[in-house]
Amino acid sequence: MKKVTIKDVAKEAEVSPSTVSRVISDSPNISKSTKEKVRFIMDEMGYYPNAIARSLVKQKTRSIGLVMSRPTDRALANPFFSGVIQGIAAVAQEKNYSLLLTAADNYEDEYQEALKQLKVGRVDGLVLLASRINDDLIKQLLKNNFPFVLIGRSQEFPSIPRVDNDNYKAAFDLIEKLIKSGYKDFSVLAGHKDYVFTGDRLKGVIDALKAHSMNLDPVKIEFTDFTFKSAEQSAYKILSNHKTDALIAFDDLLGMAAVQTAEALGFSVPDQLGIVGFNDHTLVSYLKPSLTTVKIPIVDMGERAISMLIKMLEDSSYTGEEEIISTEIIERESLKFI
Amino acid sequence: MKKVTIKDVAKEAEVSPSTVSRVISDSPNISKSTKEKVRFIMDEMGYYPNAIARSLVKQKTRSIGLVMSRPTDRALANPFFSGVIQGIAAVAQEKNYSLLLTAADNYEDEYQEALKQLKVGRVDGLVLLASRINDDLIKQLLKNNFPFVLIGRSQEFPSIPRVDNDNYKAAFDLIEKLIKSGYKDFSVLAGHKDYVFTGDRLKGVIDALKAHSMNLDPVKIEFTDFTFKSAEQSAYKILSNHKTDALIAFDDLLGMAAVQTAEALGFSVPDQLGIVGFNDHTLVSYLKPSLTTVKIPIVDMGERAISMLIKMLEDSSYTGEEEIISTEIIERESLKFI
DNA sequence: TTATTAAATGCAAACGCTTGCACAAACACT
DNA sequence: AGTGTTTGTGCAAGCGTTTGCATTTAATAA
Repeated sequence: MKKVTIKDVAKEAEVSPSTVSRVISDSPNISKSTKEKVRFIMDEMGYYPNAIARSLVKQKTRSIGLVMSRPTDRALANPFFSGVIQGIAAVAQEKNYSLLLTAADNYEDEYQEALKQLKVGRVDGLVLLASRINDDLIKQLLKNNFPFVLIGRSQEFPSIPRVDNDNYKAAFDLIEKLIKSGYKDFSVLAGHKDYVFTGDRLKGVIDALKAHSMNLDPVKIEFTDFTFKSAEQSAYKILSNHKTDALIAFDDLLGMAAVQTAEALGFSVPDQLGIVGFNDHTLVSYLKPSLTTVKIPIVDMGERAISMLIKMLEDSSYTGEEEIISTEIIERESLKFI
Repeated sequence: MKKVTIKDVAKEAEVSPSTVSRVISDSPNISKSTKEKVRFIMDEMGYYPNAIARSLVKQKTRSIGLVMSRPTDRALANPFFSGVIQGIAAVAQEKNYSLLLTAADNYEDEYQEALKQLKVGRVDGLVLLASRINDDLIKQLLKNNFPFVLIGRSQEFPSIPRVDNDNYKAAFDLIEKLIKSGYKDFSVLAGHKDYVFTGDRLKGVIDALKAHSMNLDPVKIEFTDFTFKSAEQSAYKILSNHKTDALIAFDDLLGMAAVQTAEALGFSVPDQLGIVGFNDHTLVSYLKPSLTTVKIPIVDMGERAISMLIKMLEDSSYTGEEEIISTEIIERESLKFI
């Protein structure tokens, strides 16, 4: 089964390759009759234009690299990433772009890998699911003038093309609402310190408390990674040592761990202890008690990020912008507002 | 910032492009001194060989397409897919292959999309996460002699390159063990009918019962899709209408829904009703009660599938094989064996 | 009819690389 | 010194497209 090229089609249709090419792109200055003839032959021969060759001359690949700033295995285990990818994949498909997944064992390699995909011309641009502080990759990208959009926020480079939710405000508003509802003793089960959003949310919490002349006893903050085990331990530390009536977990998974730990310790949720998560992962919302949470439109963020990138790629006068997506508090069973 | 090509490097190093090319591939018949000189220049100029051009002449892209036989959004929502991708991504990275994600809204498009990636030469081969019955894509692939490996089983094409676990045996063994433990009234919360593994597991269950002169009342089987809602409804149907002491769910998510439904109906798990799932999704193992399950090494399956594919691509005498991976029953709290 | 313009097609270069083959230089052997 | 091998490089074709420009053919105008 020899591969059929544009030349084969041309020969068969008794036209030149250029003509076939123009038929493919539906050029207006090819006669209707020729188009029909060529199209017929293409079908008959089972011809598909070679994407690589086309990419070479067009200097565009129509594919986009996806970088997750953490080991892929762990990344994918988190529903957050699945959600983002969902959104990205949907739009990519619709706009006829391919998605190139980049994986690596550690941060450093990951960066290098991603950058390389761009340098070797395999992708036209990058979507960064970066959440870590101190992003060297961004620096590189900027320096090389490579198109990318970040999902999240970079500390060093505040205004770059990105889409994010306002974590500070989300946390701030949440606390205000909690205070209004009469909660007094707050504790937080935070994510990993290295993530930018952890810091942002924490600041939101603290500022909101300050605004009401309260403050968050630092020992009531526990940082943890996203494994269930360590989340349980952290929850245990908080709950067994401190009086608290509202526990804010910076991810639903952490919230879920907190609920279980709390119940194991004999707290009744939400009566004695309210627990609220972040993200609104589908699965977690079905637990008993179902989790009150700050919903972040993850899929939507993915969609917007890639849409922005594609726009940047296709319209050179557009250089991207900052899109902040709003969040929403969803009240379920694990914490009740008045 | 003009892109630097092999010619630029050649000129700068005062050698021919061929020489530079050979330096890149570390050809043995380039002198050490020349290599050093050229490498130095390459570094200095920030040269990266263009992957597209290379692909064009080599007729290889070193990238692999990933096809999930269901809408990407729903696919990604399921931990099973994340797991497989984890495995695939890890190996791909290690072996220096890129991963191309293919998405589409519906099955038909998905197939077309995937096939197209191959036909246009964007990928060298395909990994199919196909679980549905009656796979037209496979037929096409076979006909066109395209390299692929299937994760799962195809009814129409039993012996093709694939990796799978023996769902029939896993279910059969599970039931035997349950019978030995004294369970008598079985019910099953099955996945969607269209999936091959649903049928396989069901057959395993039924055959095992037959082997012990028992049979499964057909009304005690409920098919459901993988949304939590429909799983709950199905579990409700079973539990509120039939006497049962062991409920087998064909996925941990379904098992989790069953546990909740059972408890809501006043059954105590596992004392009055044992519930066992399939897959061993990490998250679900942490629930209370933790889920007894048939562990399927999902990540491992992904790894093997892509390894097989790469081997097929790189060694033309190797045409793939069938790898069956064994499963393991993991006893936790939701169902106790004697 | 001939000149003029518009419409349809072909030519050939280019995209950035690899590789078979030819060839020059350096070395080894009678 | 002459012949035969190595060893290291360069030449040029080719991978399958696209596209600016030239060219042919058809259509219109004079």
